[in-house]
Amino acid sequence: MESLATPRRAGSSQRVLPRHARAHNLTLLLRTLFHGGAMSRADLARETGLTRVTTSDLVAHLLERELVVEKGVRAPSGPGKPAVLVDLDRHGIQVVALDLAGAEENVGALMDLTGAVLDRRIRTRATVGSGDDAVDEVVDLARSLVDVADGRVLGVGVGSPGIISEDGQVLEAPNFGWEAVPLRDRLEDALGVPTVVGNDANAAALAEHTFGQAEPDMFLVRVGRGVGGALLVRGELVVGSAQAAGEIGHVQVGEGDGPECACGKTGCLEAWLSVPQLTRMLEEADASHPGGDRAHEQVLREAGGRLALVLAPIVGALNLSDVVIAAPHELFGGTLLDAALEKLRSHTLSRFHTHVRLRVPLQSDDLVLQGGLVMVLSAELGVS
Amino acid sequence: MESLATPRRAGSSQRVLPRHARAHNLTLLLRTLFHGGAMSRADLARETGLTRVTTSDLVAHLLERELVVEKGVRAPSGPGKPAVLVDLDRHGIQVVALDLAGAEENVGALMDLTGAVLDRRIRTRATVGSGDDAVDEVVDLARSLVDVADGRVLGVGVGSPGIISEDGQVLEAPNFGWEAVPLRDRLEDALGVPTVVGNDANAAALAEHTFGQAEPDMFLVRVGRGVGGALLVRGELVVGSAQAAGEIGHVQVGEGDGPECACGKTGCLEAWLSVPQLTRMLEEADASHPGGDRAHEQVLREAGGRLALVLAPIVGALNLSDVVIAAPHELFGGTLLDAALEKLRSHTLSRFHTHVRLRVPLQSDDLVLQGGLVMVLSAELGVS
DNA sequence: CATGTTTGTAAGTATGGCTTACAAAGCGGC
DNA sequence: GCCGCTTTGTAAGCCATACTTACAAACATG
Repeated sequence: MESLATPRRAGSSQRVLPRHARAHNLTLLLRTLFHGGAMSRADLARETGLTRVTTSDLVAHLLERELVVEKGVRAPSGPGKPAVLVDLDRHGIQVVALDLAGAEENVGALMDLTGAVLDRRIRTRATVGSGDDAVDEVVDLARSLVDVADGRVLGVGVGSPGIISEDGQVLEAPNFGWEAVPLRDRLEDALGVPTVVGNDANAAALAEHTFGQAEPDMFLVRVGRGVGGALLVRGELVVGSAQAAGEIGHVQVGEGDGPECACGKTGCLEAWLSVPQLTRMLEEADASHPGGDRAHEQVLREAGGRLALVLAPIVGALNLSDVVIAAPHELFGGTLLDAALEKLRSHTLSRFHTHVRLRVPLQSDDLVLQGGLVMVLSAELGVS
Repeated sequence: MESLATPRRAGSSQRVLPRHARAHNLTLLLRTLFHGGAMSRADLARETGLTRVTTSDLVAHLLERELVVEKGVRAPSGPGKPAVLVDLDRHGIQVVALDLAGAEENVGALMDLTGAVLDRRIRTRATVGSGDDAVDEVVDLARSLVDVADGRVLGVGVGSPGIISEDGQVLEAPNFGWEAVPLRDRLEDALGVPTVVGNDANAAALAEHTFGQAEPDMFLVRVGRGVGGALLVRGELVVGSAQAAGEIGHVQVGEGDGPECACGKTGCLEAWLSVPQLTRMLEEADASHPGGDRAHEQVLREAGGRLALVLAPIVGALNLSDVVIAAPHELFGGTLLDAALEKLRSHTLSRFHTHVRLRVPLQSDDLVLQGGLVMVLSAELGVS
């Protein structure tokens, strides 16, 4: 199906024809429904500013494409002809989302437009397969989910670690041994379904933006084996000059003292914060001071402080009001968060930055999958 | 004149009518001419993808509005009817730009579209006038320049210190005693000319983007009495959650040790870097080690290092490839820059950030004025 | 039950870019 | 010199799209 959304390579200097305007207005309706829920054509007209006549025409188009369904009349509450509700086909349209960021397994899910997981499959990765085998594993996982769908599969959305170009090539993903792998094209060719591939942290940020309570300007820090991040400005991802925006794991903190990092430098944020590293330091503290919580707390406070040192200039430069830490809540949700927030506030304190929110979502396991969904919605429907 | 550019309050969820498409295509032509220089209607058609017929029609519209002029036929170089060149009226259309960021004076200029300064006026500010008197001084300066124009004045663009809302209110500018002053409306009402007001650092960044060699993603640090900044992502200003993006002067560096800052904290970037502060520290170093360059150098290296510590996370998070320091070249251009660049590179070094450019333009005096021009061009013509 | 209100659609209009066609003005080969 | 060829720019008519106007359907209320 022809995509309704803006073209993939959006040249900002592009002529606008009547059909583009129409496509824009169609996605406007979809967006309005997506956020506003089921409503009548007349409601849509009021919301969008289009006339009832035009709205009817556009809705007819969307009905024909089976993106939108009629949901019967609304219980009449006043005078006038009762309204017929229309809505996105929230359950009939489905999306396959993949999360390739797990330490040892690929996770896939079949989701509907609400983000509900209809089916979930976890595939342990074959040890040290070549890059090509790894691609095949991903394709197989996606295919099994596409096959099980009982609705229309709108697309496949993949959150992958590594640096990913705008056309869905994985430029670098060391843990897969991938280099310039055209993952999107491989999936599209194999499955015949529109596919989007994005960085896992970026996917998580999009998910938090669409399904969470994120502000339109937000920085998300993802902590797992490594430390990554993603940046949203006005609800849109910042990609950076080398598609590597958000990659703050190997920024040195402060003067660069601190633990050695796998990358060869010392005092990288990742060397302070990554889950393996942090766990190790906590174990050491517990071992050297058995029973005493002080050393344990101290490690967490130190890590939080280091995180804040890196975040402070970012928060200041972007005047952010929202920072999300997508990390294991049991490690990051308590002392570490408190210490980081305290230091972040004091470091950026001025009459401008009245309020910075820093939070660790209780549950961030499905963020990347939801991000895959959001990427597909955005690419295929212009909704997000 | 009705503006061709996108409306001031650009609701992203807005219906698109045929007339909007036309406005877009008109600005597309203007942009193409602005960057491509004089060319024929047929050239324009090829560049934009519009048909020759449509291009002719649009150009006729622009000629009627006197935004574009015919510049005679091009010397025929091959077969075919010789082309008639059209171009923006680069000298006939003029803009008044104001720079209110000077320590003791307001600077104004009458400029043409090329950025050439046709007339420049400097007004020393009356000492400690009330906020209202300060506005009157600004209005008078602008009026004197509008009056002297021999072409059409397209608009007035003002770069002012402080926090400025998108509708041109100066929310805060302590040194003028301004608080929520509707500077744009005051100027528009007094002069009857479309006016844009923006933060001075933002203006400088726009100027560097349009007239300099800036990448589309860029951070600009402005150092004078204070330290400010501005951020461009994909060529567009980031405004931030409280219109205060770029304001990194009062971010504490590292652990927050260091000189006391006027704001009450210690170790703010401004306390390390501002011109008065830096000059003072250099004088102290020179006094305590007369004739010895080492202490002098050390102060500069230290300041550069501190700057790099703040920039590193920003460069990493945004994957920037370009950072501009708009500051006195004699202070910042040598040792300080070298030290900062060295530290910035080592701190962000990874396989992603292959190349960060950090530079101090030799001449940054007129950046804010040029930024005023760019703001007007962007607001009135959609060009930048 | 008459009246008023709201929804949704039908018919015709206005806008804007497109296609097709052509005149104007130059070059080059004979 | 002249005939074809190329390129530019415009004229005439076409098509897509949103608009205005008008109206039927279906309900509530006095």
